Amino acid sequence: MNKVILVGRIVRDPELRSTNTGKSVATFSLAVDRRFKQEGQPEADFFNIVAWGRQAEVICQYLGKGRQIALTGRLQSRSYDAQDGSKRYVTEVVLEEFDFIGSKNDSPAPADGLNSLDLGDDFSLMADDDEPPF
Amino acid sequence: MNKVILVGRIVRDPELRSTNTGKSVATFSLAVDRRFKQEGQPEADFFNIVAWGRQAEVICQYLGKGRQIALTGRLQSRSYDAQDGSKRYVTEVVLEEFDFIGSKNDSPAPADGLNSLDLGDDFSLMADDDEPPF
Amino acid sequence: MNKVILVGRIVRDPELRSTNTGKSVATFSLAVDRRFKQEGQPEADFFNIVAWGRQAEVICQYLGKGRQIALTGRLQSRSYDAQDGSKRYVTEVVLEEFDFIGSKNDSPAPADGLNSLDLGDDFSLMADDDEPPF
Amino acid sequence: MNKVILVGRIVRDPELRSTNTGKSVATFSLAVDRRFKQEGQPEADFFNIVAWGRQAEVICQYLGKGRQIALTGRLQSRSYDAQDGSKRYVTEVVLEEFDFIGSKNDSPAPADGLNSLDLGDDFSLMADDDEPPF
DNA sequence: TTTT
DNA sequence: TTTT
Repeated sequence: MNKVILVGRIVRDPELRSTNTGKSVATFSLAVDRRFKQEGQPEADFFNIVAWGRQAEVICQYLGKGRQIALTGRLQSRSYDAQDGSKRYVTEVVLEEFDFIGSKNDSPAPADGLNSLDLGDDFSLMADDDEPPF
Repeated sequence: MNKVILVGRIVRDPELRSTNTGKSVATFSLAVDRRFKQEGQPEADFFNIVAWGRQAEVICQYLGKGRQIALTGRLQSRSYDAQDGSKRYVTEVVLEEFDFIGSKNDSPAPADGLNSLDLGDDFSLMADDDEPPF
Repeated sequence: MNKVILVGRIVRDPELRSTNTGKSVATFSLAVDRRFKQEGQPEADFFNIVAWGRQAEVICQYLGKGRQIALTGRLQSRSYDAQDGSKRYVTEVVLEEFDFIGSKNDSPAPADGLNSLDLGDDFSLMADDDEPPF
Repeated sequence: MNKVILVGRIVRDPELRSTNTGKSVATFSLAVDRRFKQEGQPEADFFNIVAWGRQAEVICQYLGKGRQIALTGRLQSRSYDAQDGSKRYVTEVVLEEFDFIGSKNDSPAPADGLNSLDLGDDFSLMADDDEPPF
């Protein structure tokens, strides 16, 4: 069991790339307000979100900077080799579902009243995330 | 909204430390099996879990290596300065609740049939996690 | 492990009552949009939410009809005796935490920029919900 | 956003039926231990779980009474007409994913080391749940 | 820098 | 290496 649920705002426009086997990957950063603001502590947490396949493409089409969304996903740990040769560890969220939140018109809305997108998980694509998306 | 739910096994005995203001912090690593094992991909994800206050102490008392638990928490991003002067970013799970899972006798069981522990969140302690727990 | 996460709109102003031992209980109904609208199917699910203690009071003060919120809680099953003598079963959500969602000004906002309320769970109050809140 | 996460035990062997359009539906009841046992209160909550399509079939094949599982799903409200002509409301969990929990050998294990099953959501089937599964 |  |  591995489930993450977040409500937050997209920090910058998502970026679309593709792996060397031709799969789409979208990455973006999500700012999630902390429930208890504390002196000298950040007001939000920032998480890296990764989406794959057709969902990646839809995200880049519909989700822009500042957009508020609710999402579910799974937490993923990954390591990569830093430029200095050391191993680096990263924890990110692999997107499963997302919903638009807030006033529908405070952001470019998707076509036809769509307010929820889930393009299926297409797990076959996931073997080849051979490069660190962040 | 920021919620994480994980079911996994504790990788090594949790470590108990305390901040310079005297608060207890426990840290441990949790191995969470992936739902879809894939060739050439790790079988599990590994996450760093942080617990505070009295909950930290209870965890170190009752939870050991190999123990299977279900937990809820919140995802937290944190930065710290690496030895080489660069900024490093870490994403970890701050523990909220946990339950013992699996056969009650496959591990040192807590006293009196306890199978769920939630010592309250004691959010006042959280301001001073000035050192990276990992 | 028992966790529910919902984002939806409050259907009617919450109602405040108190148990015969003097504990506050707030109940309200939450409309949650379905992700996949289907011909001839309802567009939303409607759930009964119960809040206890001080949280109940805060909710009745700050949350009104139409307000969009994100909440976490636990699912609870309960039985009661119907007027015809038969046993009736009810499944409801016991509120744990909630956040205000959407434009802060589309609804009477709480004092001082508050955007998240969690008054503690006060589990001691829970023994005496001897009457069906719904 | 509508997500439920439960860890519990299956109360009776799941039942397989099919709708009048030929879709498979499995229903079962899940007992979820309460975190805080209280005098005079039930020790567990009992929830009705519904699974559709191929997932329904797999469940009836692999999951029996007493099996401990972790699941995610969505909460659903539904109404039906009781025999006495009155409208009855039901809240149940529509299964999305599940994992086997606990010792792998305390129950008939699925073939080939499978420890997680997710047959896809097959949302097209969902329009015709025209009869109350419970 | 890994548990079963 | 941040959104409102």
